[in-house]
Amino acid sequence: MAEGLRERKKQETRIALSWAAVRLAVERGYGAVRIEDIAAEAGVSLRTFRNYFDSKADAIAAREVERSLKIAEELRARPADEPLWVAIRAAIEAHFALGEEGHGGRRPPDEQWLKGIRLMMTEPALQGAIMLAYARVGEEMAAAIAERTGITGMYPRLVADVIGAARGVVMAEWMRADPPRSIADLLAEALDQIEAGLPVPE
Amino acid sequence: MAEGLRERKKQETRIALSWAAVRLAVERGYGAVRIEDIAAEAGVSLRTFRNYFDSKADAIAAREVERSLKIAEELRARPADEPLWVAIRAAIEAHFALGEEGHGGRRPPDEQWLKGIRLMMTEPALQGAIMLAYARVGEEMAAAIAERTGITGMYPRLVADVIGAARGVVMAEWMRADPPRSIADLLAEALDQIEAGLPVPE
DNA sequence: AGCAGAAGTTGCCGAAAGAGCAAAGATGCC
DNA sequence: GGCATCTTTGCTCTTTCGGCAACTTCTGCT
Repeated sequence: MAEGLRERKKQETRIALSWAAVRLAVERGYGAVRIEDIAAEAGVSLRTFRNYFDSKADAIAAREVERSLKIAEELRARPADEPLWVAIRAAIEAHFALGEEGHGGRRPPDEQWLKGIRLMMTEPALQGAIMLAYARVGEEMAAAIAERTGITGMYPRLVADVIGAARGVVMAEWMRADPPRSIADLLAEALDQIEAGLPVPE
Repeated sequence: MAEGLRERKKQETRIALSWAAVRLAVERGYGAVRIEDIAAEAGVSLRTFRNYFDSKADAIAAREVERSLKIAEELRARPADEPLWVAIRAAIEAHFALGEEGHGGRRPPDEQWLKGIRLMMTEPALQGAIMLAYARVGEEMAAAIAERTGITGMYPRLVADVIGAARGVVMAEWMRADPPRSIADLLAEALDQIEAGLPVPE
């Protein structure tokens, strides 16, 4: 508790704002939410919202980043003698495993909710912000990989971003797949292909 | 000439706007350019700018997309019996080969220019738009790969996005590398590693 | 040609976003 | 308790953003 109450409150406000942004956007639709509403929902002034986030999209994306940063954290927590790719798989799987539950404000696993999320995700402004956010996550991942392997140059970044690409493709497939498939499944498939060098399948 | 003059003019305006946006942003700095200035520079009204692009960032990103879409085009143009990865390498290399020259409004290969580009690229809003744009390129690439290989499912998308990741890492490295390295070099290295399944280098 | 309709451009307007500034309210430290 | 510091907030101004309707220009058809 380095900074005590002050820092704590800031984090709370930040999370409250981000969470409010997500909830309202899912419920009413992205475009129908004014940042004023979000601020009100979180119990702060409009101006304060702006002190925390540059835009509505930022606020929504922030949740996702913080969640995803856990992957890098998890990777760092893995035993140092574990082979890189084993550690990576474990870290990612751990991330998605807790997916349904936890991670801050518990989400209603509603059908309605998922529908709202999908609709929300079609918003270009939001997609952009999310990608930006993931880029930051990629940096963190690259750093973790560099630390673990002691390798410099493009390699860590390349691995991090390729994993990011896999994550993205898996999420997209998961949202689309009609006979639903488990994320773990899709993820394993994608990582297998990547580790095999993405040869053209028969 | 299916649509003739009208369509042609539209493309011209679009390019003029996009080009003006890039040039002004590089010269004056992203934040110091108003979309009004861009419209004026391209000889249309502010309102018309908005008919073409949703934002300043969009206009700038558009140039890059159109340029990058050529990769997918090039990939489609490759002989059908060429192995996928050979074709991919060729397509990407062709893209970067013409880099210095051509591609519409010729760019001054200035030192000044590069510096402006780099500064411009630090703008988050722009980065977001560019990533979004590249996502569209990824769709096109995935489609091309799917056509070529006849494969459905995640594979085409995965390959497309992994290549996209590689492109991104290479560009970043290229902009940063102090003893400058050729793009072709970096690219070959990255693709080699990917095709090898990204094993931890010795 | 000539004409009807589609498409593109533009100005105007109101709503909202985005950023600077200084006053007011908390919190941390002594 | 009391001062220094950081946050929050209200105010204001500029810019963005999107809808609407008038006006112009192109296309297709007769």
